[in-house]
Amino acid sequence: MSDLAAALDIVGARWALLIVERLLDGPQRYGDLQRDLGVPTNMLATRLRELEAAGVLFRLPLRHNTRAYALTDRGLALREAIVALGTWGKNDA
Amino acid sequence: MSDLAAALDIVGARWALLIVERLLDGPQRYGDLQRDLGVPTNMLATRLRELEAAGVLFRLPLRHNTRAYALTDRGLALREAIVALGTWGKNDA
DNA sequence: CGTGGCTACTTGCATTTTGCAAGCATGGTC
DNA sequence: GACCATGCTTGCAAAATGCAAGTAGCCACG
Repeated sequence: MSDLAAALDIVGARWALLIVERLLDGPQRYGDLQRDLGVPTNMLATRLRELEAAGVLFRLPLRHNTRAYALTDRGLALREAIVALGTWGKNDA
Repeated sequence: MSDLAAALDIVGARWALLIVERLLDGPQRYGDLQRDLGVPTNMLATRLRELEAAGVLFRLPLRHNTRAYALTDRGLALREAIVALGTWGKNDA
């Protein structure tokens, strides 16, 4: 399995990279991600579980029954790839 | 729609980036892609059609009833993003 | 203490995407 | 003109995704 295939195995699923991109701006709560991205709630829950299991992000407990999701170092390391893809997507001429 | 979402709309589908990565090494024929990637034949045909429509690659007629698939400039511009993702995927420690 | 509201999910089911296997078309070879 | 390689298409099963509704924990307020 190539390196690219290994990467896509983790962040290649739908919504995964968009979630990580959103978290590059700092920790976000579940509802924030849902509203900002327009992702279905069951998909969001699934992806957050998978990305946590893959060591890309972790749950950060806040007060009450709320928590935030934040990137690990491994998650932050995706910034370069995300920026590169975003730059490519910008030039759709 | 963010730039990243626009990019993923084109190359976010399963197998798409792997196909492009393979073509970074130069034009490839259908059967080569199929064997190298292990992608189901109907998916390969679908993706090649989509990527051609998106201006990422084009069909290059060879002799007989064979053709090759090659990247356009827009397709080649994905190299940076693919390398970045591959580098990330390599460090799965 | 109990009702109501907010947040973070889970669950059930329809729709879409993906995958497997088999078949078809075209062109060349002998 | 029988045979083979290449490049697909087609039919159907399995899996992923999406929508809508429901559940669970916590706290504020009366």
